[in-house]
Amino acid sequence: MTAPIAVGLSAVIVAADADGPYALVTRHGEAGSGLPHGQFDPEGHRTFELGLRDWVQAQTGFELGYVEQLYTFGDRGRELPQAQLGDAPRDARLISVGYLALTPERTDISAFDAVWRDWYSFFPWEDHRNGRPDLIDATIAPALLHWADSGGRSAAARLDRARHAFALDDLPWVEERTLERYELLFEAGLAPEASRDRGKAPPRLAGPLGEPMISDHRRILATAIGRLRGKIKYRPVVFELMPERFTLSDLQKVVESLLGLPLHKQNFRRALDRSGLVEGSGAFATATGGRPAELFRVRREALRDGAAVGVQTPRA
Amino acid sequence: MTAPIAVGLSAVIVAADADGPYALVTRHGEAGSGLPHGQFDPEGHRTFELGLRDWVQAQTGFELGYVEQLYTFGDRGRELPQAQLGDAPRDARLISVGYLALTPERTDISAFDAVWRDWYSFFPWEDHRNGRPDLIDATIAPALLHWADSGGRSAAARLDRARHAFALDDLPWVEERTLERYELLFEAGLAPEASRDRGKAPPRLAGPLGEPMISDHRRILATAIGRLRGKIKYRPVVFELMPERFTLSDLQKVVESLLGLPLHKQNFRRALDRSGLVEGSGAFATATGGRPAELFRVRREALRDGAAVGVQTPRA
DNA sequence: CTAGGTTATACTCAGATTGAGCATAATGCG
DNA sequence: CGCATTATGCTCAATCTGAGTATAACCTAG
Repeated sequence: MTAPIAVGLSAVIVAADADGPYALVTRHGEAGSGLPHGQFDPEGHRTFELGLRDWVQAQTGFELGYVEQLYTFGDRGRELPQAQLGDAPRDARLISVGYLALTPERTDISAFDAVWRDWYSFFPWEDHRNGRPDLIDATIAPALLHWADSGGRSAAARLDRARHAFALDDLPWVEERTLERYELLFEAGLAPEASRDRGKAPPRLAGPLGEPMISDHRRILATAIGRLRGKIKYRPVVFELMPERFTLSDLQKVVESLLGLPLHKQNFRRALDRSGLVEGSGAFATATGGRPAELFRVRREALRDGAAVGVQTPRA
Repeated sequence: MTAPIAVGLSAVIVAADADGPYALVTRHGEAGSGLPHGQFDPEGHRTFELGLRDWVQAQTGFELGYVEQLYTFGDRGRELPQAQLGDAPRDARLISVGYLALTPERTDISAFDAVWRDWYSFFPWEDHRNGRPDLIDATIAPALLHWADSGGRSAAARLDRARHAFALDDLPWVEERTLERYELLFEAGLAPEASRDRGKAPPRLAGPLGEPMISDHRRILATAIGRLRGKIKYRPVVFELMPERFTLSDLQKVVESLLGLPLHKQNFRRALDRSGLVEGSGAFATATGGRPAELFRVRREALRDGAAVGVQTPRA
């Protein structure tokens, strides 16, 4: 028989509002933040998803709604340090199944050892709502170019990857490529996790490139962000993040938070109108500043019908 | 320590040409067909993908090119019968990681115990290239309606799922919902696998609903088809299935094979033109019937650039 | 060596959708 | 009341789509 295998389940639990997108993260002392995670118990759990719901409930008091599987990671050398994983045997190979969960409210989880964190703390280069972050051209690009240069035979390929991933030389910024960008930084040794996992010295940069996480959790989070950014365009998943009633501005803010991009307001609402995904409720929000906004609600019927639909995202 | 876990890797290896879409399947005596699969060896393989490539090579002589992870299945009760899985302990819980692989030619694999099979043999209701298959309205719909009827409290929900999945009552046919449809048939006990896995009598129908496969392999295949059908629209993956040079008709036929839908010829080529994904080569195909067609090739540069691009699929 | 079948490719045209603005409507605040 | 502020309405050109019609280039039969 081969070496034992342990299966870990990790969840990226997402909430979003006008202020930003949040992920539920746990604290692990000075090891840093992590995602809620636990071991899959083959005896206790009939399916992964049931297992996941069970211990997220136990660990964070959280009742999961929308859940989808993200990816299964099995690379040797990027696993959780053994000490972290309960009763798995020392020599076990750990594979982890990542899940994405969406929830409409940042439920209070103060009784548990988890907090809601703006996900851009972990990926500051991903937030373009107020324009392209300086970080990219000031810090990331030079470091990547240096890495490419030292690539010998693969220098050209490295350069090309960097240019496309980070939209250098006026290439277009493709927001879904979150994972690609993180992996590139990892490979280039610019993510603290890389040096940690490989036992090298941390990179010497002006500042750290986003807060690191334990194990490969930042990679799972990057996968989640990329997946979600892609998915809202062709499936009506944003609404899993919205409360019962919301203004169109609220919705736009949430979408902008997820994409990390500013959108064109009038066109956004026109597209939404046409999609038939929402309907006005007649009630109005007590204004925060100007004219009161109508409160909308999702047309649940519309979600089931028809071809794949999502919200359009007309860039500003 | 909990029960041991074994990880199986299964591959849906796809090829397609003007005649249809093919998957590489292995024979398992009277148990039926299956997908190439093997056990993940945590000691020998650094990553799943490397493991997969390794034993696909050994089992079918096949060198995989494009590979992507599909989904990880871990439901108890739908696994491979233990006998099938080499040296995993008897009491092990089996989880299987499904992969999709694309290849431009139906390489000869006659030396091995695997054959290329039209994937619609396993999902006859999915092929709408020559109109909606009679099977749906003649056999599937009545059976599903009967199942819905006997659903007690959930009758309405069942009916609704059936209507949307199989485009009853003039609802639109959404080709990507391959998995949803298969799961529905499974749940309704109309797939032979369901009765087998649950130890019930096979369903009484005019004919079998597609050829069954061992274990949960037909589910994995359905996942692959659905994924591929969605993906060709927003990523240029079809070209992984094309030879170096091809006519636009060839390309259209391949896309139609994958989608199981007829497309509008003139608009298909216009969209392709605009996409910039292909370029003419000046050479012409020796005609099969009428006017010779120009041979095109992929513009590799175009694949890397820009936002997500795929081929448009204007329905005929 | 021409008529007709067959497939490829070009072109048209109305209707719908998009990108980008300008204009107007309700609020609250000084 | 005048102004800042946010919401919502409307316009307009450019482009894209859906659905054809028209023409071109080959083959085969007679």
